[in-house]
Amino acid sequence: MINPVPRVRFAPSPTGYLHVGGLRTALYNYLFAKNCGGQFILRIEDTDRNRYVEGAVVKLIEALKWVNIDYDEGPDKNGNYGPYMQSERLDIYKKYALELVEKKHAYYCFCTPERLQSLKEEQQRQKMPQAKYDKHCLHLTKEEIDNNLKSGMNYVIRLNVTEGDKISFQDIVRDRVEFDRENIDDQVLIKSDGYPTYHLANVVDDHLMKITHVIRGEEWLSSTPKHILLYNYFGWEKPVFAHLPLLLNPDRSKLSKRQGDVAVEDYKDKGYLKEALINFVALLGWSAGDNQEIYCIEELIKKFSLERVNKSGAVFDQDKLKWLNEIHLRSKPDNEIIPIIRETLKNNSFDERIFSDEYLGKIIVSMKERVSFPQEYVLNCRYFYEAPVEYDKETATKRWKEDSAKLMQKLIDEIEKLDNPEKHDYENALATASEITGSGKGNFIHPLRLSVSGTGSGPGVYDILDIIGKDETIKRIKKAIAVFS
RNA sequence: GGCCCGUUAGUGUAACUGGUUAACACGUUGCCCUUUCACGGCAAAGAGUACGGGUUCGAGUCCCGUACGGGUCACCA
Repeated sequence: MINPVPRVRFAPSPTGYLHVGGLRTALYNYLFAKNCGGQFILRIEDTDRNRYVEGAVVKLIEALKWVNIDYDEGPDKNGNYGPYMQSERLDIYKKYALELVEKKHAYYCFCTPERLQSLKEEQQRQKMPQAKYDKHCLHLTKEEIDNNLKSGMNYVIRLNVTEGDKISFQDIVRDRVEFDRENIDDQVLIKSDGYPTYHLANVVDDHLMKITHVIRGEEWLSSTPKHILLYNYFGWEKPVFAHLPLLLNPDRSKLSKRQGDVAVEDYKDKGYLKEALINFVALLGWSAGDNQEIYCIEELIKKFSLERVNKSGAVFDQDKLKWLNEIHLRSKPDNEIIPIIRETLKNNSFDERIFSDEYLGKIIVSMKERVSFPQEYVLNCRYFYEAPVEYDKETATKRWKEDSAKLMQKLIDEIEKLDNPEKHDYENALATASEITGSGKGNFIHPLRLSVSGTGSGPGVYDILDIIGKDETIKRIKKAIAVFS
């Protein structure tokens, strides 16, 4: 082992949002680090200038902050191995690339994009199994190279893959993986704009930053032999690799935007809790081996191990995520839910200031088992915030009968007698009205619910009455009588 | 197409170094609770472990082949 303290890293390229697959990778890195008392580093792989997105790094960091995946070192958190933005490390990559050129493990290439293009087409025409660079520039003389360089020709630096033994490595999740060298292309290491490619940058940085375990998505598996070669050529000790299975769409293709939301921001906006998202994503490709499904982050840290990570891709199942959201939402204390309710009220043009915390607290109690998302504390029970503006048609025809108006009037009479009523007082009032009229309770309960809520479902009627209060109850029943007569 | 990886109910997973009717959760369906809805409780349907061979007294677990799926083959990460 290079270093007694494990160091891992999450190395996303800044695309403008955090992909849930990236979240899972970040999470596993984080869990692994925390589990073994190691360090977790955030490194930004921004070496593609064509893909530069304004503000992308900030959004990425915000997303990680939101889910509470905290890193020990990163762009905005100084460590001893910075800078943590690859675009700020150009000199370093150049230096190491030249070292490789010096050792003949890399070489200058002056081929034009046009030649590369026609080479590729030619190879395809000949039905070669795989298009590969033909090492044309490997055979340039020292003079030719110097002249080209001096005349300011565009160039790249390529990895010189020589013939030899198979390249194999141990992967924690996949065990031993083997590649033939003839299938490995002379990968560009330094691009003509002076920026490194991923392959060079990630190897150099992982070495310099003393990364011990490379935990990343399976899409990197086939370029790992190039990285192995680089470690060998530099004479550096290799990190341990762990390639995580992919996250998939319901049709088992790689999780993509077309088939649903992929950005953690999307899930946040929809009302998913970070606890639920983390819990869910942790279980996509990993399990502790017991039957536990509900986890908090501390338990995940305690139980996580790379050895128990699965090999096969996992479908991102929205139904299960929703279920987990319900579970985590129910265990959230009121003081965390109330601000969200107020926010939702504001967004739905209610004046949230007229509702006390105590009032909202009562709504939470009555709705807790009936919501999947926090905003449903408003959207699924607007009747707690305003009198029903319309009545559910189906419920009305089913529940408002011939004699309902008469019975409701009788109920009003009973409720009016109440002084500072509590929940059971309403219940008694209804029972009395039922007794006097000789009509069953159901003939009261259902039209009553319709009157006060406009719907046929929701919390118990007496709970609703207790929350909206006596005066509002009477007012709403009167209105319903008027509407349905 | 080449290379690499994978394959246990619809979905996510379990099944220690091969050992009884393949387990749990989500989802689905039904019943109970509740004069509503939901929660909760109970139950059911749903895979014989992609398929085919082998090894073995015995295989989801080991070996081989086939099929299917995915990833990757850039001066993108």
